[in-house]
Amino acid sequence: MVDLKNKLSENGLKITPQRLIILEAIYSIDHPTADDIIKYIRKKHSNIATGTVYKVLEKFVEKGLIKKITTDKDVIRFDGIMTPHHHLYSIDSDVIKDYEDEKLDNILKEYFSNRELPGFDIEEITIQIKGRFNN
Amino acid sequence: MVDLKNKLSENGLKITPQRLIILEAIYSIDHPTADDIIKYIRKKHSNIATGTVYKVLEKFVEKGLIKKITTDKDVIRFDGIMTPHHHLYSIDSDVIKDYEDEKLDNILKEYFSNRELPGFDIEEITIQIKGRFNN
DNA sequence: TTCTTAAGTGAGAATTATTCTTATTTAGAC
DNA sequence: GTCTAAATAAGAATAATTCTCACTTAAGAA
Repeated sequence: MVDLKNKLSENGLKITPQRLIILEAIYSIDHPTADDIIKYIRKKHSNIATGTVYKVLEKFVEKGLIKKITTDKDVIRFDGIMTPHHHLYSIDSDVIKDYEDEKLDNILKEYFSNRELPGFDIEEITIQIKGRFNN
Repeated sequence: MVDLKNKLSENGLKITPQRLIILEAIYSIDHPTADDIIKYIRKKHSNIATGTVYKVLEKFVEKGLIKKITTDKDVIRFDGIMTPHHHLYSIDSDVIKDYEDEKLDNILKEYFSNRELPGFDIEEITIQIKGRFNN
């Protein structure tokens, strides 16, 4: 259990009930959309303004507490896991699964350390693996 | 200059002026949004209904003429280049640049040929490289 | 503790991107 | 040229996100 209050103050953010429950939602739901978070909170009997959720999420991204996940749908999803990892995307559905692979990360790191991209400073490399879940 | 009419009929699509000019727009604009395409067409004095553009783009994706590009904005972009390639994303702006790297593709191919992901059939692997353009 | 104030929030309107509906038009097979 | 399924236009509807502005609150200072 992460200390949510610490998480906020560490990053110079005021502690508010709204921020705490939004953080809680992010850690409870897998790659949530803003709307998933709003529903999570309302289910808990607390109300919250949609604008607040969007603004808080934006601030969290800015402060590095969470990341946006890119999808080819027109909804933005968020990810509370900040350790390096990649994503598996289902072609048939909206499911996104985390994919951690240290070995792969090392291969990429090695590859790009010997290969400058002219006119571009690399900050982060993530892999999108599209396919089908076949449980 | 690609033969746009052929491109359509090859894929079993009826040839219409709307589809031709949308294709032309895709090949003329770098990673356009639907709106970019609409503006391109209107600038050419032809009018077109927005719904038509969206529907045609969807059909093109379905038939494999173009791809959707994932961004962390809430707009969808399209890409007419179907040969395998990756993308450089600017952190500060909306600029997206193509990145082709056959050597990298081979490394990935090799790596994933020896590594089954349990419960997942890989269709396509793309890399997103985020950073800053420093021309 | 109380005061102060910048920062945060609520409520709902506004905007933007996308999808849907229905009537009309058209490409292409015959 | 006819016919029909497919495509398009126009604009309404929906969905996601942003904006505005008045009110509230967290947290540092007194």
